[in-house]
Amino acid sequence: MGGVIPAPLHKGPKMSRYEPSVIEPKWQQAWDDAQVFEAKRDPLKPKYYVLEMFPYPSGRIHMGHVRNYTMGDVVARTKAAQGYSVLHPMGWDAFGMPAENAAMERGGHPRDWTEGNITEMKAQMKPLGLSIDWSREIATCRPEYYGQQQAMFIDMMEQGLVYRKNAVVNWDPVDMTVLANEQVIDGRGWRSNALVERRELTQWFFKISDYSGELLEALDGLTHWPEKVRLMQANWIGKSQGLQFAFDTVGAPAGFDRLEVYTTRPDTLMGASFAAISPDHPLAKALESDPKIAEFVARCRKGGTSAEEIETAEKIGFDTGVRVKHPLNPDWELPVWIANFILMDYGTGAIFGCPAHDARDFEFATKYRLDIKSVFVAEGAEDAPLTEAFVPMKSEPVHYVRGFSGAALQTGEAAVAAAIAHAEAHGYGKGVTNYRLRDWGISRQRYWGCPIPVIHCETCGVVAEKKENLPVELPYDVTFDIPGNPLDRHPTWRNCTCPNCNAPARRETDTMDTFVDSSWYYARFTAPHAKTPTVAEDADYWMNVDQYIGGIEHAILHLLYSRFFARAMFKTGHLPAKAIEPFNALFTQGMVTHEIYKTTDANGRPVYHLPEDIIRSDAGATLADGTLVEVIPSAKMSKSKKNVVDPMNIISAFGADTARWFVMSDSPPERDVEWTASGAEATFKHLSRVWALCSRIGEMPADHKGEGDEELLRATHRAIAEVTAGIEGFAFNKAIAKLYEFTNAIARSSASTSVLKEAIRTLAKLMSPMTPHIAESIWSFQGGAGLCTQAPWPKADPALLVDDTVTLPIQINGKRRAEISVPKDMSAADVEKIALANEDVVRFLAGQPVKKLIVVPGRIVNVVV
RNA sequence: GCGGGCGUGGCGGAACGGUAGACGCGGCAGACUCAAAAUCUGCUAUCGCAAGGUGUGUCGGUUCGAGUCCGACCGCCCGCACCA
Repeated sequence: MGGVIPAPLHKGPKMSRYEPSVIEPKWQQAWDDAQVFEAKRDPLKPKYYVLEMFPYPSGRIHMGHVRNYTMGDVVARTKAAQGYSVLHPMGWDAFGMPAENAAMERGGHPRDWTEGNITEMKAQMKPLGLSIDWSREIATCRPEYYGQQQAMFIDMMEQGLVYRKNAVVNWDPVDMTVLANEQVIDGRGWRSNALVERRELTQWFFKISDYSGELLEALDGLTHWPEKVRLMQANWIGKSQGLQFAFDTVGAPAGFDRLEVYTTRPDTLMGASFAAISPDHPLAKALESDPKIAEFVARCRKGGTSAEEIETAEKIGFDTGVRVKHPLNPDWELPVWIANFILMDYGTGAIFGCPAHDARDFEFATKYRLDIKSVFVAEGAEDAPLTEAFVPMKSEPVHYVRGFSGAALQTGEAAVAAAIAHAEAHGYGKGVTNYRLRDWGISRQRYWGCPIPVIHCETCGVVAEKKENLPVELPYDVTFDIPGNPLDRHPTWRNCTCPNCNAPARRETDTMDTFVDSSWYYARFTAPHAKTPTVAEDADYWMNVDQYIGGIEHAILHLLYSRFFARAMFKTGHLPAKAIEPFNALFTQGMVTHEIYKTTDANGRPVYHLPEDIIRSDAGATLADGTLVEVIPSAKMSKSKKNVVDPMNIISAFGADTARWFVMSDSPPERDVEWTASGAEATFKHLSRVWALCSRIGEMPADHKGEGDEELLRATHRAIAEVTAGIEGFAFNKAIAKLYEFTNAIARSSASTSVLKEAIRTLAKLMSPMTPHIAESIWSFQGGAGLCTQAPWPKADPALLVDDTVTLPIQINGKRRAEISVPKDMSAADVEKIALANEDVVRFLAGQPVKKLIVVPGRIVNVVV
């Protein structure tokens, strides 16, 4: 590279060596001094709000953080240069169990542990040179934040969005807390990995189910969200339409004259052979005076909830002796069973069983020898005994042999509609829409969370705390020597007076799920230190988040809760209507991965090794003592597998710019990126080459006239267009590829000094979102005005983007055979002539007649023979 | 089981339906060195001396033209999962 730039006959100054450890702190100081990243409401500028999902303060940043925040930073810096007033804040998702676990394991206090971690992580993030407005920093564990959350909780209570109920909950026996359904993964606690048990407790809930339909429908408007995330949310909300109706019962306990059931296949009503209720159904409880039933129900409860167990779980049932009358024929009675596979919290917790057309019912009926009667058969088929449930697509027409409404030959869809119409016309049932989405249980029996601001009074019941008494602060004097919630056993905190009647009362000791904290932090960033949850003018100006960036693992929980919370905040007057969908665009980035290095100890157990302890050679990977190491392909960085790279090591070895550039290069941002030592080193070498190139151009005589000015100018503008498009399209890897090309073009050029200087200043500006520090050095060395960070983004001149002549490939029958160079606006007819006269074309045609000739202007010529 | 995604060199990956493999890594060769490192230059899908042929998981289809669109299959990944 660089052979053509005149050797220093020079006048200009030479640049010192590329030393990131020298220039990076220097430029960060310069940015701080100029307060360039402070977000200001500016009525004259369009605003742009970039947000990366805020981190949990574990104490150490990892490469995933570096990638996430660099992406956001590239967007933020580019938008700022393009003239937007940018909000790019950072905060801490600081409540949660690890702090309590640390307190239990090592002593100390969750608050001290958390605040210490925040200090440490912030110190690790600072050297990255992110364009963050740190004056807006928030931590969810600070009263300034959670006090406002409590105020909103009270507002939500008033609006009927909060309620309390007894519920069978997922109890994590290790963390001794309740988990939301969303926090149970394969029947295990998402954090503790312990098998979850079922318990009945009084819990606080948010009425997210009020918004099921809206949260589903509004997904269509989220056009800048990944399709995948929208689908996952739609599936999670799980809309279904069906019929709800009641059976009249025979021989049921008092108060159970009717049994409500829900079905999505009312067209199969004539195939009913039993009714079944959940073990948690009120009727089952009413029947528990029968010891056999009590015993059976207990047996159902015990069943594990792990994925394997559910999948292989045998369907078990118990015939209660109660019977129900078929709605279409009162003389036809069906037995009522309690069955372990009926869920209490979906539909009505009771079903009618149609074994012929439901796989579960079929299995159940086969086991307990219940009738299996087909309602419909495939077109043209006989009504023969079934060996498995016949469940065709609802869109497929089938022949109804036991239908009761609609045509004999109709699709399932049509039959369902006809059946619902029939039920409504005859008054025995109604069409109902059901959702899988349950209300959000937010009670946690933990200390390190936002206290639920209510008080239990013997005379007044459950009363909200007065707003002037907020925040309800967590007491500091707690201990963690025994499991459970220290708030429960706090000597004084629990005791308080009723805000209503001033009688002695008890404070609620449940705290909120940490997902509540992260459901509105994006709104708080618009006025992070206000005495109210939000401030209207600030929320109006800054909302919505224009670009949200984070991991796909939050596709359902966090994003769904946030969408709900924004609606709740609108309802309680804390957000404008436009903010009910708070994230205009969402980008889900991939993970940073690394190879895993494994050996085996004497007992055959795996031993993992850190990347820095591995020596790679042609022979493979070994330890320092020569032991051969097994190399396992890249996986998510994990401390237990020791395949971690500490960003701090990278920064001290190569600088922040290298780390930032590397995590953005090579891999498309939505995909995983593999961290390799050679890749990081190669990045550093590249940046050093850019530095050297800058130095060489600086040494050139200022008045040197060279050749190829026009060409370099065109390359410069092409780079502007392509890099800009890459960044704006979240194709950072392509933007970086174009920057490599542009760098090579400059290095090869022997243009005049002035054109070269302009080119390398442009290069610096285009690199600055990715590598802001080296960009500043180049910018100032080459005489750029002010800070590169504050310089406007260059605009490509369209006239310089098109070449005067274009190279057209010529295909014969779709195969490339020749190419011609023609003026870009040459007419198709002239192109045809030149193409057919081309000697290669003539040779390949060998006199065959041309059947067809396709000329795509500026693109290609295809000759068909 | 249901829903979704993805298969391109040794590797990460480019490619409005229009020259497949941009750019980077790695590798090879050369220059500079007494030598090495660093740096620079060139080459690097594959078969073939060449002309040329073959190539984007497999098989078909649409098209003047398919990595890209359609159908079937194979493989991998992700999400949900007894939701009536």
